[in-house]
Amino acid sequence: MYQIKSRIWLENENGIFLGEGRIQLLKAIQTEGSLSKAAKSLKMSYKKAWNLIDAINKSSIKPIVTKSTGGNGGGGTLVTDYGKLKIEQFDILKKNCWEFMNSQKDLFKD
Amino acid sequence: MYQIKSRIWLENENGIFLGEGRIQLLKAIQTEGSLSKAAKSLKMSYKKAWNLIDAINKSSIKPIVTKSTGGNGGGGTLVTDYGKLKIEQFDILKKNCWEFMNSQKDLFKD
DNA sequence: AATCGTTATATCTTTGCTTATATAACGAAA
DNA sequence: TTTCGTTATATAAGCAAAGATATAACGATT
Repeated sequence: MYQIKSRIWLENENGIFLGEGRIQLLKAIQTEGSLSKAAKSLKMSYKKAWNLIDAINKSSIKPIVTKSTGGNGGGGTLVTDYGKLKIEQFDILKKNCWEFMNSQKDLFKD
Repeated sequence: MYQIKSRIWLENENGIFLGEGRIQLLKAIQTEGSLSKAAKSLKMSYKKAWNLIDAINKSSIKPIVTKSTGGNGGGGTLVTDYGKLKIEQFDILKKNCWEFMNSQKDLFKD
């Protein structure tokens, strides 16, 4: 028997907005408080993480993260309320999608 | 407003079975009658096409294509009835999936 | 002023994927 | 037996994505 797998993401005219990798990175930023620590926790290069966040910002209507540089502790990156909302919405979509895929699996019973 | 995009595929314990690219290749084989012509029509290298078909065969329970080599015309590749069934099933899954994704788009209206 | 860890950015290297190329085996038909 | 276009396979070349490395700018705290 075959298993149905899927990958979902959001786009607009400015390119890809959110995907599963980006959501994972945003969640890591929420727990770590900085982009560099988040990248490290995911064993991702800082450059890749920075590029992802940059792409998110460029395709988003409203800010997803606020970044501060300098100061005691060096600064950090925080997820905005709008960003948190998008994370929640994406999680709901993913859950709904998983349930839908599960309902389709008997399509391939033969 | 964001657009929901997705990519679906089928797996079993032997690896990936069918995805959108493999379905496209199988359809090209149906119309062309050979793997090399199908690859050419999709502007895909023969090796890549061969690797895809090899992976399909290795993960499938029953043969998806029958290949003959030599003979007048050099041989060719044909999609089996089982393969045709899988193509139809995948198309139905894709259509259902598209409708489902469409039903989810107002999740991100804010 | 000095310190600190962060964001931001450029450049170089590397690695893995993809294509390109070449060659052998095949077997029905002429 | 020769010819043909295919499948099958190995190897080399090319290229684009990713990683590694280095460095500057920042600004609150001490």
